[in-house]
Amino acid sequence: MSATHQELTRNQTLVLDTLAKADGPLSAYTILDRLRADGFRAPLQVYRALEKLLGFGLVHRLESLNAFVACAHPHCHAHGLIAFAICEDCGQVDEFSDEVVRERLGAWSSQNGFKAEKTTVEIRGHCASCLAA
Amino acid sequence: MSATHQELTRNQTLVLDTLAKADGPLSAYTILDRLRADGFRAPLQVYRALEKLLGFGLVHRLESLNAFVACAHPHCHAHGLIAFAICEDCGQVDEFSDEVVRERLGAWSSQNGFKAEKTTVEIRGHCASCLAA
DNA sequence: CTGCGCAATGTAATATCATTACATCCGTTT
DNA sequence: AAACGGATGTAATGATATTACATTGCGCAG
Ligand SMILES: [Zn+2]
Ligand SMILES: [Zn+2]
Ligand SMILES: [Zn+2]
Ligand SMILES: [Zn+2]
Repeated sequence: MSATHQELTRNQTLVLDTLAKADGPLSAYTILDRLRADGFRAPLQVYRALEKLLGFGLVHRLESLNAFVACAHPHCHAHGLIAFAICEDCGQVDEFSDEVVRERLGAWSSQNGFKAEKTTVEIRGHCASCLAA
Repeated sequence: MSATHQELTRNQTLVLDTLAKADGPLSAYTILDRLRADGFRAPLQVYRALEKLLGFGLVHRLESLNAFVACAHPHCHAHGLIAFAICEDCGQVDEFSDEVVRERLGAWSSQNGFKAEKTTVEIRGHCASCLAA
């Protein structure tokens, strides 16, 4: 159950490449459509690949969008807490970490006897480029 | 467009009461089922009421659950940033605010020219009670 | 080599969550 | 009364995700 991953399977590679090439988050069904030419036929093929990729930390799920993005920093394994800034106009997603936020939420958990498994931080709004336009 | 609200309509009252009586988050369709006896027949009746209640700040949406909860502090209008700790075992939700987290995410937004509209902070894990058991 | 176990895959069906489109009702304004 | 707007009722559809079961391919024990 380490954070490292061995070789990806064909389906996992196809899904990851699709996300990496995309210029924003994709829904599972959009991924499916883009992989029809590669033989994908059913949602489960996408969801199974995503499940593994999420486990490897190569892909993130955006809960407020029901969509997925390739990790922007796939080399820094085990980033503790990840935050996303999502532009509602252009769809661009900025992935960042904030140690203070992580520490504060950790402190709340400790004080309340809560054992955190996964933390979601998503900011919806408008990016600098879109505000300029 | 103020945060205050006038009288709630019948449907809004029914939906809010259902959420307030529940011991955890409810999906829109669960709310619908619980209101069949009151004449609810279609999802839209629930979604329309939720839309207003969300606007009034009387209800929150949990993005990672696709579910809704009554606000735990309905009297303090305009709470800036709200975080949720969600127990995956018992479903209990703890709603809290952290000024430091709000300030740090605000700082990131300022530095990156991002205009935040809505921020989601959700911690999934196990509550103290469930850990004890 | 053969048969076994296991992970990945293929396929269909179904469950769950959310919105669009259009008709109707009802209180307020003119 | 007629016009208007907000709330509601109803049906249909779209979008997201999971369950169930069959099949394939590969490493390895016998
Ligand atoms: Zn990442
Ligand atoms: Zn943008
Ligand atoms: Zn609240
Ligand atoms: Zn619990």
